[in-house]
Amino acid sequence: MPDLYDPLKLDNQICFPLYACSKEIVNRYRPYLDELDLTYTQYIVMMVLWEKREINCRELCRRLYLDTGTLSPLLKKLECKGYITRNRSENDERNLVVSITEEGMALRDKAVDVPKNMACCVDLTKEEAATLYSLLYKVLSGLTGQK
Amino acid sequence: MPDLYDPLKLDNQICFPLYACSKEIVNRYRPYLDELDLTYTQYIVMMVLWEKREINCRELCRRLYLDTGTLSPLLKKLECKGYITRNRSENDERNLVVSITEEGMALRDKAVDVPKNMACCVDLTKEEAATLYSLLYKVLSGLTGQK
DNA sequence: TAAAATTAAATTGCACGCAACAGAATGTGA
DNA sequence: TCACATTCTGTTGCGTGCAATTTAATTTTA
Repeated sequence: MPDLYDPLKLDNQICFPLYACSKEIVNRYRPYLDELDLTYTQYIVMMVLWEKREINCRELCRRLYLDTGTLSPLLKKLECKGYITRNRSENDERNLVVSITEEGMALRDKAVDVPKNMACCVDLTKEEAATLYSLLYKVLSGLTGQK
Repeated sequence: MPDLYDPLKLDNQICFPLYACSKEIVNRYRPYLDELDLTYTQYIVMMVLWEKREINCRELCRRLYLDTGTLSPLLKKLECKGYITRNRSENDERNLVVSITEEGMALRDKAVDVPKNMACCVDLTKEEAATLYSLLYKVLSGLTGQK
């Protein structure tokens, strides 16, 4: 018998498995990323840079759905590790241009096995994974669009 | 043309939309939860207690996929707010029994609209939501099962 | 063109989230 | 029963994650 409070049950809210799943997946990355001396957030920054070589801070925030309060100190750490450089744009000194270094590009070859290792942790069929993927992006676009 | 590094693209890793989606959803909760003077994590703890009235710390950790390092200080805050009590089990003094107070139960009536308000943010059909839900739980059970 | 508004990044403060460790209570086996 | 292992909670340290504020550069406008 359903009652007034049913919607408040943990298992009736989509947020809960989403939140839990996200954390658990990140935990599964940890051992692989430890070998690269990267945290998960540092890893997704590096993934952007492996593709684009260069990006400014504002675009990076948008791409990763992160705040400058998160990225500012993190980018400094990646610079300390020698994987990126941070420079002000010549056109507009407000902009911070983040570029990948040779050392950062070299890391890509060590990282290339990470997705394969992770895929083993997630036991979905190709079709299920594709469905999950498209549903997540649908939610995401709905959330960020109507802001 | 696919290349060796394709799996390393942000858009080819399920973790990324999962992580982003989770954060964005929590952000959407914030204004509603602010009215209840709860954070998101405090809210999911209260949801468990609204259902069960009483639970010990270890089980709460398991239920919410959280660590004692997270829950320990958080439970103290909820106790300060008067929503829960913390007591040692009489049978086994190692166990911490968390119980909801009258004030905590009263909060449930104020919280009952939160899920409705949140549902508006996620523009999925009932079927899509059900699919997303079952896929997330499938991943989750796979992740925590083979630990 | 000088003042006001806007934009971008950095900083601060607070709340997780987890690994690693500490410490107390309980269970176990010789 | 006494040493030893196990279980459970709590603490510390580090890394996010975001709101709010600050600072600097640029653009707009009066």
